[in-house]
Amino acid sequence: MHGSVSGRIVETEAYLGLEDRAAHAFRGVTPRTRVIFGKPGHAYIYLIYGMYDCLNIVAEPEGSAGCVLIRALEPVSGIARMRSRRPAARRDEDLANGPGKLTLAMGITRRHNGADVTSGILTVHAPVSEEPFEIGVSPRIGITHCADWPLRFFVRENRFVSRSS
DNA sequence: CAATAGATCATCT
DNA sequence: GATGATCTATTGC
Repeated sequence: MHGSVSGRIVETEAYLGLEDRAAHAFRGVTPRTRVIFGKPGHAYIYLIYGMYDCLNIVAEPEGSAGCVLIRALEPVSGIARMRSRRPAARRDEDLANGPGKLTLAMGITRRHNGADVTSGILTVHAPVSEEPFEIGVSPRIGITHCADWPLRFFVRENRFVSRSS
């Protein structure tokens, strides 16, 4: 795709519903969490720490809560544009190796909240190479509740993840 | 290296 | 009014 900013997702975290104290949806439907309880395949985007937007994909049927936080991306196309949005990044692997950096590099903001992800704002890539890879599992990063739940998933040995274990 | 501090604001109590 | 699914710069060993 010419001119598009795209990449391979290499790190995610799952956030569940009413049983997951770390999830925004834990407290039920509010103006903010409305999207999480909506249709799957839509983007839930929120502001974190007053500074960064984080991208999630709603993953449960309408009426129940659950989403996947997209934490890191291996850039595939539009790398020059990502660099222009994140001039401080010195290496390609620093462009989108964290949820806040990722949205910055891709130009995704809360303006996309609720958007249908299957209709073009994201391009999902198959693995970049034919090399086999393994999926690592670990606790989620930066949370206080349910801190030991193994709900972070990442491509092992991949240098674009935010941390390797 | 590892640990800590500060920036900054929408959301919910 | 307190909190937080982050990031960067800075301090200290």
